[in-house]
Amino acid sequence: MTTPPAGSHEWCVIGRTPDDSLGGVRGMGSMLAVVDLDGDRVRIGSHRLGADELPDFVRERESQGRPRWVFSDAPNWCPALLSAGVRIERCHDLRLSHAILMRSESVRDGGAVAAAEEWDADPVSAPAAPEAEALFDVTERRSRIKQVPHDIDSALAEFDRQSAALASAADPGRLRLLLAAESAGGLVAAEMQAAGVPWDVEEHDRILAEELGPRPAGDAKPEKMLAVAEQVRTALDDPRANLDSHVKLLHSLHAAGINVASTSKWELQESEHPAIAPLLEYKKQARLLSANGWAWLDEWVDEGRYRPVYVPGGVVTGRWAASGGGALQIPRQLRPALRADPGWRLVSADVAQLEPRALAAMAGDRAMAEAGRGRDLYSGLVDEGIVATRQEAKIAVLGAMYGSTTGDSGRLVPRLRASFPAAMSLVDSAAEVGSNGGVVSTWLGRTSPVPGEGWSRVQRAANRFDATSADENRARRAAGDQGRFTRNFVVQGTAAEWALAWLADLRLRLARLPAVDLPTVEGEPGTTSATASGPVFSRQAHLVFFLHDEVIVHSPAQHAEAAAAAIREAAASAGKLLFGNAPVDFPLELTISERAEKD
DNA sequence: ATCTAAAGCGCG
DNA sequence: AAAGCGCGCTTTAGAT
Repeated sequence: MTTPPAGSHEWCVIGRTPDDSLGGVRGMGSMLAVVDLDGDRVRIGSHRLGADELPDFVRERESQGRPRWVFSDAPNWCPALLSAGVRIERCHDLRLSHAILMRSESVRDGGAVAAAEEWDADPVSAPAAPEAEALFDVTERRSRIKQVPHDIDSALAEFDRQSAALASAADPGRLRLLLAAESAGGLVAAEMQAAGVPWDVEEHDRILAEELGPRPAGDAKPEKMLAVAEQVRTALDDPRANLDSHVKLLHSLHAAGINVASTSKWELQESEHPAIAPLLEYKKQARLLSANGWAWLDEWVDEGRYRPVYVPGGVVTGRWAASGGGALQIPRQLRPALRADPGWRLVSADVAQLEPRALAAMAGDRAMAEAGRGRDLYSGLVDEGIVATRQEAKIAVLGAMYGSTTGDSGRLVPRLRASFPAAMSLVDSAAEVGSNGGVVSTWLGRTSPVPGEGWSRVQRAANRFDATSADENRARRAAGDQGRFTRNFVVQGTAAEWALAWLADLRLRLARLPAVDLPTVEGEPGTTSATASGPVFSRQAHLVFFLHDEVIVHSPAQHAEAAAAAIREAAASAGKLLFGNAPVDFPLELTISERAEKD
C-alpha cells in the first residue's frame, strides 16, 4: 500500500469502491482520495484498500498529519473504526453539511448543493451490536431509509459542490466553523454510542420495584399499580373504570361528578376529589412502566451500557434529536441508575440558562450579560430590580424567547424590553421576519426553513378580496405561529451552536488526557467492567451523555479533576470561539460523583 | 390487518 | 394554572 504524502491542509475523502464486490467481500471495499485544498483542489492520488485495511490506514494517517476525513455520513464509517480501536481528530460530514448549506441564506451560490437531492437524506443510525438473528430486520429497515451515496465519486462531487458553496458565503468563516462543529458533533454521537452510558441495571430495577412493585410475569400489571388502580375505582365508585383509555376514563370521571375537559394531569390537579390523588399516582406509574420499565431495560441496556441512538442535526434549529431509546427523555427519577464503573467517576456539567446567555451574546446586550455574569441570570434580574422574584424572572425570560403574550408572561416581558433593548429587539425582529414568511439565521449561519406551501396558501387566502374573517383569523394565527418559531429559532439554534462548540472542544481535550491501565479481570468478567466501553474508551475519560446544555463524562477516578477542568476550559473556549470578547459568560454547574444525582 | 392522529407526558 | 419554543415515545381510537 502506498502512503500518500502528508500535508497540513489535507483532506481525505473516504468512499466505497465502485466495484464493492472486490475480493469477494461485498460492501467492504474502500477508496480514499487524498485532496490538497491549498489553492485549487488538486487530487493527489487515490488508494484502493482491501476489506480490512481501512482502520489501519486511518490510524497511520492520523498519527502522521491528522487530515480532515471527509465522510459521506459518520454513522456509516465510524463504528468500524471505533471497534478497531481507531479514533480520528477531525472530519467533514457531507450529509450534515449538506443539510446546512442547502438552506443557508449566507450561501450565495448554493444551487448545485440544493440540486443534489440524494444528499438530502435521512440520518441512518449505525446498527447496534450485530446480532445474527436481527441482521435481516436491520438490513430490511435500513434499505427503506433514504441514505446518502457512500461511493467515492459521489462523495468527491458533493465535496466539490460544498466547497464552492462555502466559498460563496457572505461569511465563510462562520459557516466553516458551523460545519466543523456540526461534523464534530457527528463524531461525538458515534463515539457516545460506541462507549454507551454506564447503567446500573440493579438500581434501575430497584427504582421500578419501589414505584411499581416487583417485576410481574409476562405483561401483567405490577402489583403496586393494580393496588393504586383499585383505590381510584373505589373513590370513583366505578369498579369497572378503565384508567388506560383517555376517552373511557373521561366518562368515568364525569360520571363521578369530576368536571374536567381532559384527563391531563394539570387539569386533574384542579379538581378536589378523593380519586384525583391516586389517579395522578397511577398515571405516573403507567408512564414509568411504559416508557422506561423492564421492557426498556431489556431492549436498551446490555452489559451495563445504555446505548441510545442520537441524531445530530435532527432538529431544524440544530439541536440533536434521538431515535430509539429515548436518550433525550430519560426521567430525572432514573438518573441514579446512571453510575460510574468501579474506580471511575461521572463528571456532570450543565450550563445555567444557556439560551438567554446565547441571546445576550448574539445581541451584544451588555446589560443582559451583566445581569448573568458569574451568577444565576434569573436572580440577577431580581438583584437589578427588574422583577420581584426568581420565578417571575424565569417566566419573563422564557416568555421573551418563546413569544408569549398572555398571562403573567405577557405582563412581565415588557419590563425586559425596557431593560434589555438590544436582546429584545433581536428576537422581536426575528419574529417579525418569520410572521411575514421570511427566514432567519443563527449566529453561525444556520437558516430556518422556508414556510411550507400550506402556510403561503393560508396567507394568500386572507389577502383575497372575498376573504372571510375565518380566513383572516387562520392567517393571523399561522403568521403568529411562524413568528414565534423564528423568534425561538435564532436563540435555540445559537445556543445549540455554542453547545456543539463546547462538545467539539471537550472531545479533543478529553482525548489528550492520559490513559489508565485496564483493571485486571479477576474471576468472572464483570458485566459493568470498563471494557464494555470498547477498545477506544475503556482506558480513558470520554463523553457518555449530552442533552442540549449538559454533558456527562465517564472518567477514571484519578483523572476526574482533569476531566472537570477540561469541561470548564471547553466552555470558556466555546464562548470565545463564537462570540470573541463579548462580555457574556457561561457558568457551569459541575459535579463529580459515582452516581448521577436525582436533582 | 395495518397505518395515522391525537392525547398525554417525559426532556431541554 | 397555562402560556410560549423545540423534540420522542407509548397508547388508544379511528381510518383505511
